[in-house]
Amino acid sequence: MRTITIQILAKRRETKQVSITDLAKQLGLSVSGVSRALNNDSRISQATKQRVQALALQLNYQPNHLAAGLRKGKSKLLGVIVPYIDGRFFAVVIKGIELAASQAGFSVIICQSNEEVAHERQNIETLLRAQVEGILVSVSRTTHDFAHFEKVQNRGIPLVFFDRVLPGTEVNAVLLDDYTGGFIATEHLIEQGCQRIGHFAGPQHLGIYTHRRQGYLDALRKHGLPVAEEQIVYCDPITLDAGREAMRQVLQLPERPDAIFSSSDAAIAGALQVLEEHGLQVPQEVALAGFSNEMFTSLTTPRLTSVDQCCEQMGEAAVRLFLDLQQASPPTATHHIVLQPELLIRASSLRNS
Amino acid sequence: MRTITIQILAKRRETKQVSITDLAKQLGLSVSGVSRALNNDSRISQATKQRVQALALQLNYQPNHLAAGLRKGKSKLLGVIVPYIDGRFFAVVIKGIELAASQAGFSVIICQSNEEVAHERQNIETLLRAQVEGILVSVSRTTHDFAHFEKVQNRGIPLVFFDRVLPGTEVNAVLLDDYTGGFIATEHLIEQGCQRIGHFAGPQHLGIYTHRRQGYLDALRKHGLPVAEEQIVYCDPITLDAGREAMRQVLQLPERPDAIFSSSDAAIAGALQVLEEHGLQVPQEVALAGFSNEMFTSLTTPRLTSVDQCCEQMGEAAVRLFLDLQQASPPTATHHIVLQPELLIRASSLRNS
DNA sequence: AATATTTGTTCAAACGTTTGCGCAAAGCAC
DNA sequence: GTGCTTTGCGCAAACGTTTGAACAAATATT
Repeated sequence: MRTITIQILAKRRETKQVSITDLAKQLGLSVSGVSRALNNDSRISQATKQRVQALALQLNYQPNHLAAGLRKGKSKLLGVIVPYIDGRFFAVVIKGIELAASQAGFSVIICQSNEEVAHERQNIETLLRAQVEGILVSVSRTTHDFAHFEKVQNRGIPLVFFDRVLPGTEVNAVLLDDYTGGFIATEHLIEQGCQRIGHFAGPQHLGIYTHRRQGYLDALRKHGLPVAEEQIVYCDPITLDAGREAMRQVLQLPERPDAIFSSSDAAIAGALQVLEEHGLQVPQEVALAGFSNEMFTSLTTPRLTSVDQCCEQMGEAAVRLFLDLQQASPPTATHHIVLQPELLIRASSLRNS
Repeated sequence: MRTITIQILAKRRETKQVSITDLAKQLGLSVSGVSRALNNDSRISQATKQRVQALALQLNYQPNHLAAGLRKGKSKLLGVIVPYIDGRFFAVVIKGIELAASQAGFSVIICQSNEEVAHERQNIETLLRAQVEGILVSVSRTTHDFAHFEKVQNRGIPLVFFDRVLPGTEVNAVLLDDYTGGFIATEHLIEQGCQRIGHFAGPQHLGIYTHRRQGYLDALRKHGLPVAEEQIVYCDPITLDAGREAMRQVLQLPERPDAIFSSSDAAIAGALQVLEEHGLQVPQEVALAGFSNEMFTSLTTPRLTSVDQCCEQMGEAAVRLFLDLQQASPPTATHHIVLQPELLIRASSLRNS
């Protein structure tokens, strides 16, 4: 009899998970005792704690987070929704998120909205079902209403937006100071002696793009330069080709610009290609500055000046904000964290050196 | 009395989750009935199914995956471990994984090993605790033993490697045919008239780099070109600077190469910079081909020829393999899926056009 | 010596589902 | 009206963990 039981146990151990009850049986303890021993409860003697932990190690026991989560109402899961995951920015933000989250004992579940609000809604459902304890989200481009996020808030689940927010909503967010980014990039171009600075703007329903544009405008005004609306191209600056097209457009103006500040790096890279094809010197004839400090900005010739977005810090900050919100469980006022961007000056804008 | 109760319920509904029992109470049904109704069980009448679903919608009921997972022993979670998440390759693979997984009803948990085996071990523990139903992993560079993966296999949890495998291990894997990638890239350079083709190789304990090198060697042999060991630089080709250093090294050889095939794009981009600084024409004097089709390969001047790795397909394939393994629960033979790479020919290697 | 306190442990309920089994009621054939 | 199947649903156990309360034994307090 006895040997048979052991054989069965031995076979089980191979595939089935060893549970807290198994430990309890083998030690002649109660399950609760084992649980407390593993959780280092003060009421358990050192002796039994060690006995328990020794056996746990030996049998390669792994606590079942599902069960614990169910009981405690804490899944130790953190949901993240991004428009897409390829592309340096979001990838690095996620890197920061994963780092900070795992240090706090959280696992992160990644969802992509593919810039579609319908997907985004689905993502929310998925994450709620998975019982995440918080959601970090950068809204898709096609998101114009807030309805699906209200579900999250009504559940009392901390919701933190990062990088992209819906304008006119009172939410917790960690943002880049896009205004300052646009401002310092433009001011730098001005200081390099540029007089007619064009701008590739993004879709204006997204705050990040309006702010960058505003920074651009204010930098012009501050230095007494005229604002010429025809020098501003509204494109979707996420692709290289949009930048090529935009550049061709401004080159046809009677007064061609002597510098471009673009809301994205991809577009400015496209612009660089077009300028090269037209035999125009960068930065002597046209200086360029982009936004995001994408990896490739260091690989073009000349290398591209760009505004760095502190992506990894943004991820960390978002997690910290989430943790704070979770602590202050009665929902306090909404928090905003604003990160200051840094201008990385490279050859594409350096005229006097 | 009665009103007070309702107030409490009303307040609860705001924050607390509505459960299957709440539905049961309000409908005068049993929990099991509600459960079956929601799962579209054949034994429940259409009428009650509709009643249940209507109320579920109205109260915004969300099933608790933790509870269901605990009961069914299925978490609907899929674990992924990558060395790092920034950088195009892994980001795009993850994109593919998330896409395929979510279609199969799985959520994916991302972990980074940061190329450190210690982290990797931790990641495994985390994922096992989270009760993932499978693990997709690309091993870190510092992983030389298989011990921590055996735990996973002993539990009967499907384990799928992608892109990087430990050599000499019998595992399920989806790989790129790196050999062919190296071969076609080198052959292409030969066809362009190059005679002394150098190679930037990677750490040779990683299969991907030995295979690429072998493809390179065999292409040379096939076309009767001598193999000169001094033209092969063993560096860690993940950084731009490594490529710069390697290029400087081969430029000092008595016979400088007239082409370079690099195991990575970053290194070949570094090489391009150095060649430019030395005033050497690309591709006329030195032709270049890299590996990975990183985004920036289309942004350099000249644009870089590169071997595309079908990253997104790799992610999808890994998920499919996982699903197959889960189906065929008694562990069958190990499966290998080999994806064929494609050579994207760009200006950096095109001599006759 | 009786009572109070501490220490170490067990009991049992709970978390929200799923699921095998049982049990009525209704329909059908006899 | 008796037996048989079908239809529709409820009971209760189970998944692995946590946790408030109870409890016994040992120690300290009076």
